[in-house]
Amino acid sequence: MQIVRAALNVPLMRCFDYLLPQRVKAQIGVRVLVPFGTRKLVGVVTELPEQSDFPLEQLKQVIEVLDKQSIFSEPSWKLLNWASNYYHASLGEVLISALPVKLRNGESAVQKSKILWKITALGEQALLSGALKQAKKQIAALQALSQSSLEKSNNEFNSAIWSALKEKQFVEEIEQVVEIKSWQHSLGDLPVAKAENRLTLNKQQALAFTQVLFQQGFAAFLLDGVTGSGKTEIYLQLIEETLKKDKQVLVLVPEIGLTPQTVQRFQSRFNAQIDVLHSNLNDTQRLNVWQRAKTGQSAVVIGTRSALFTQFADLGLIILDEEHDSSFKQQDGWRYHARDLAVVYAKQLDIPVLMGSATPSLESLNNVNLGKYQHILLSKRAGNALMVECQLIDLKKQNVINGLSVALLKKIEDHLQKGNQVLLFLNRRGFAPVLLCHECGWIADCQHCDKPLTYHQHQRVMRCHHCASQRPIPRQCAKCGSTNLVTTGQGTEQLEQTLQQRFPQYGITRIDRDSTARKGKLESHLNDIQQGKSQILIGTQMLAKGHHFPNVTLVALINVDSGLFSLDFRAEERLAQLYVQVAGRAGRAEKQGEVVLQTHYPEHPLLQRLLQEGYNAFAVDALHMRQVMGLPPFSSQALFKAQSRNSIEAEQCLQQIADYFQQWKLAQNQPHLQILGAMPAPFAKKADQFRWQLLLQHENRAILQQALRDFDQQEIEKSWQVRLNLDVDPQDLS
DNA sequence: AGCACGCCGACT
DNA sequence: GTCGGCGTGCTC
Repeated sequence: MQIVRAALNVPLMRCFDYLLPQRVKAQIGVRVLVPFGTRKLVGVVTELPEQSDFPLEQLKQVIEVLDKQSIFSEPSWKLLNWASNYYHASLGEVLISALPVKLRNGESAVQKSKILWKITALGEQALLSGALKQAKKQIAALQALSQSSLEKSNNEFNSAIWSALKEKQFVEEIEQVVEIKSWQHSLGDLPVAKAENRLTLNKQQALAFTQVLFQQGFAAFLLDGVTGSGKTEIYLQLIEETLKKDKQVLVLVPEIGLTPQTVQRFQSRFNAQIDVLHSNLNDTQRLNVWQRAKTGQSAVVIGTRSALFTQFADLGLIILDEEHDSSFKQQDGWRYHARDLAVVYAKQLDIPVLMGSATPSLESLNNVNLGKYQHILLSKRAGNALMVECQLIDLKKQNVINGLSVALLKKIEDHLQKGNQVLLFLNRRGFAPVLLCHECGWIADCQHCDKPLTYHQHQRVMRCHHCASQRPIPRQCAKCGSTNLVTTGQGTEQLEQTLQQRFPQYGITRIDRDSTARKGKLESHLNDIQQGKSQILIGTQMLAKGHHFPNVTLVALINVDSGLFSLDFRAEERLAQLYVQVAGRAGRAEKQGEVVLQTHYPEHPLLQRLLQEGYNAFAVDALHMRQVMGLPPFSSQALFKAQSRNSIEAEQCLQQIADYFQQWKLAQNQPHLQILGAMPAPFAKKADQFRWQLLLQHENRAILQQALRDFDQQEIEKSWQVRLNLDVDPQDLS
């Protein structure tokens, strides 16, 4: 009897053994359907062991073997195994979550046929005779079909339209056998790229291009180039060269970066087949992209972090744009960093990986210093944009009206009078972050999170920004009954109101999660700005990335102090990145741009360095600070988090883990292992759950990993009523 | 993580 | 009497 060891999507750090029925074969990497307790689960075969640790007579039988061969490529299989080990996530969770949803649920991984909608003769008649005059969408769908048949799972028309048309027998479903044609075959005689769209590279770009082009085998490149230095053109030309070598390309972008404009730019450049893993694809479409990449039908796949787990027939290059972006770190489930995994993957594949950013992460700059990444610097702007002027406004020495200094108001007025637009950043939505009693100091806070509720004036509600709860605005203090309730601090709503009163003659557009909640609102707001309907733009971080506003000449960061004095040691780095990003928004055309930062601490050395000498000089200082403090990237961290409705349970659970590591530290003679906690998380209570955490830190990544691996053997937590998880290389400590 | 089992309170 | 609340323990 053959035994198979299967990894299952359960949060248990072990695999489960099953018997294979007679005359049934299975290989490593195939999916199997197995009984598990009372349910049936899809698992992945990880081993074909000679014998089991479990009593043979108690082994259950595999219900079905779902694949003939491994559905993972060799390099991808190695990557996922490595990742499970490094992030201390169950192998089953890692392997299964790497698959498209349909494959997780046991559907066939082989592309056999697809269902198409086809117009019937009756449908053609209806189109001609105008029988459908009031049903505009149905006519549009029929018209589309009269050109060519459409896939059943398409996004253009919804299923209600199709079923209506099918009802009238104007359309029918036909099954089409899919023939697997490589992207090279589909291309025919066309060149991979359209030469007419190619831009000429300047000297720096050309140097960068050739450096990557002539790389044989693995290398990690950090393409460090200011906004507008033409990184994308380098990507495009390198993709072209890779395709010419008959290799596929993977492009990873941050969540916010997958805009129609970006996709458009890639698609209009190449004749070769490009697949985009959009967030709005359905499960069938995702599976299709997965199959197309695996079978070599697509030449390029563009997607966000999870696109890293797409299977490729023959991958030749990985590009990761905006490598500093925090959306590359998965924040729930198994918490991987797509950038770090991309490098491991490229090493496994022995291919180059190119990471681009105008504001590289300190981690990556450190890897450059260590010689792990090759640094490619693009210092010249490709266009003719002018340099921006930067200025700090000291809030201590100013008259401040609702968060806006007189000096800033004056500047806003100047720029508006010249017919330009101004852009104001404030990372806090709502009207005011706190509502308090003027008599006794009582604060209206969330019952579930113990944090102040944000006052939303427009929607007339108090809302918690950490959980979903909201409450009516209190009229009276809950403690002393006084009606003298006042707000403190400013949010974007208040900023909008203040500016409206001050500059009634100008249009204002506010862009934050509240004003763009409804679908299409963001686009219509952006449109208003482009067309010059509003001159004053107010936004949270949402507005910082990706959007181009050529008429904006003044950009102001309303309050940068939270970035300077945060418990989170990465806050300064994020502030610097935000600053560079927004500075790139000012004066992109021929107009001189100006950037203003309001702060109570204009003398802050990192701020000074950033403004006077730029991001890279800031990064040198910031890295030095991290080194002195022994913080990442000069140490490795792992964060245990415990959540429970019972605060004491959560604390005791983590304390027990802390004790384990204390003993480990002594036993292994590792005095440099730092054990910080158990301590309450920065959000000690969130959505009725008490949160505690325990931070481990060691200057040597391998030793920290060893400690964690030894801990895995323990399985301490089973006696506790807590949700425990581990975040290796946490991006934020909250 | 699910899911069943099991032991208590409040309903037709 | 039983329906259902969620504490406990197991899954090859």
